[in-house]
Amino acid sequence: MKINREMVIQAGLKLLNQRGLEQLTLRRLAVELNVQAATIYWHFRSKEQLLDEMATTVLADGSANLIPARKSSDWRVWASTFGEGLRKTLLAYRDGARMVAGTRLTNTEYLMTTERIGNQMLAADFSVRAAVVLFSTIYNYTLSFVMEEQTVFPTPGKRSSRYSIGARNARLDPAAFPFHRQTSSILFDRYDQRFREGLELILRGAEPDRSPRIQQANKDLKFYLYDQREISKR
Amino acid sequence: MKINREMVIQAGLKLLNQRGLEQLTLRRLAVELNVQAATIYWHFRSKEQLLDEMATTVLADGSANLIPARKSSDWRVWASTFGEGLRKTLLAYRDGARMVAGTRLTNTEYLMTTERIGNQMLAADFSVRAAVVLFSTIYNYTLSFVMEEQTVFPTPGKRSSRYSIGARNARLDPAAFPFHRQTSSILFDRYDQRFREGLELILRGAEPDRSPRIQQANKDLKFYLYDQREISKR
DNA sequence: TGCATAATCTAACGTTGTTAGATAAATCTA
DNA sequence: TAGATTTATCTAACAACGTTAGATTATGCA
Repeated sequence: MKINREMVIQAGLKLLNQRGLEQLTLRRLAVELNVQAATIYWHFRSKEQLLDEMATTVLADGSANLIPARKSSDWRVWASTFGEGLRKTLLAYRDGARMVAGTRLTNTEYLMTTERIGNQMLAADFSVRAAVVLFSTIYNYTLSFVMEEQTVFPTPGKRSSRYSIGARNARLDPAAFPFHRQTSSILFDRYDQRFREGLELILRGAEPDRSPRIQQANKDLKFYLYDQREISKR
Repeated sequence: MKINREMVIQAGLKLLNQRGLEQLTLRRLAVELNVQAATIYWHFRSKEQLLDEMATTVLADGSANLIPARKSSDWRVWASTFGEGLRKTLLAYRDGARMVAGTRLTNTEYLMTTERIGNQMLAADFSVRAAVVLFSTIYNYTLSFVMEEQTVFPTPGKRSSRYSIGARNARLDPAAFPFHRQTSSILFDRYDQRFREGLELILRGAEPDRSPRIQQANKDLKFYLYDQREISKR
């Protein structure tokens, strides 16, 4: 039976879900495809290229998640949907975040989606720079958040035995770590909620609020940081 | 000549800086130490454990960066210093962010620092949850940001030939990607500036601002997202 | 049918993390 | 100090990995 690039990619994604990124080897993949490992090299230049294509597929397939389902001109809706949708997309595959973080896109489908988002932001009176900063911040936050989430929950709903909340608390001396003792259930459980709260933080920061109170606080902070930088040069 | 754990870790970090994470092999490390590769296994259970210890060392050594150099009770200063300091710490070693992202801490030195920060936030009237959300958001943002930064600049100041701004723009069809054409220099250059701007976004979002305008916007957004979720269940 | 090209297979190479077991060096004990 | 024990290193090998060269089979077109 003949195979093609698409079949290899799909089998790769299936294997990824079953075994995880570390166990995704060309020999195992070859077995899945009833083929010798060397055959894969007729279709892909290298394993790296295959992973690039797999990641590109994941993002392309998940692109619809990144755009509001209903018509909206509110940039908050677009930004929020992007973050939640990106997380959903990365969670669709085991080690999805780790895979995407280590690869390069091979086509422009994902770019077309972010192009749409960018233009939407311009229409909402954002500068190019402000839009890029906002969305790259959401992107980085989400990518790292899901990487963390997926080491604790390799598959959605199934917690890794290496990350028990009770075990963490047992290791933490209550006298030395009164604060951290209270953080375990926030950090290692209910990821949906914490993700949303972090995302809301970023969204709120992008509000074009110009209340004098905040302006003053930011000005103070800049002076402080400038001084710090001067100090560290010495 | 006898070696010990500390020597292995230091040689590992040196080799990491010279060759990068991918080229950090036990055999190369053994050469550096004038020893056979198998000898390392007398000091460490596995390569994974060695990497854990290396990452722990990096974070412990960089802990001082995470705390304001001058006395301050302003939570903005603490949060901002944490972000900038974490980035500086990760940038201190080639692939520093990637290494830290894939490992587990082996001692509590880093935790002691974040414990201090946490208590400082409580003193500034943050709830435990609000503090955790704010700092984990900064942490995730920074980790992913620096991972990205370090693939473009494997060593500070030396851009990888694979990420030229001109080449990216040349690949982007101006008709299809008018927006993205303007983003390359923002995304792939002047990382200091963009990092600071993203961080400021997060900080601003943590301001206890309660202006009616923003409250209303957030309320609207929550209704919208709730509806979206209901839609996607169908 | 014959031929070119597309696809796969066989067999191997070098490198990796890791292990078992033999040896050497350092430390402790009588 | 001599002998015994523990600590540290070495030799040699294993299985698994990504990858390559070259022989072999399948496919599609004249």
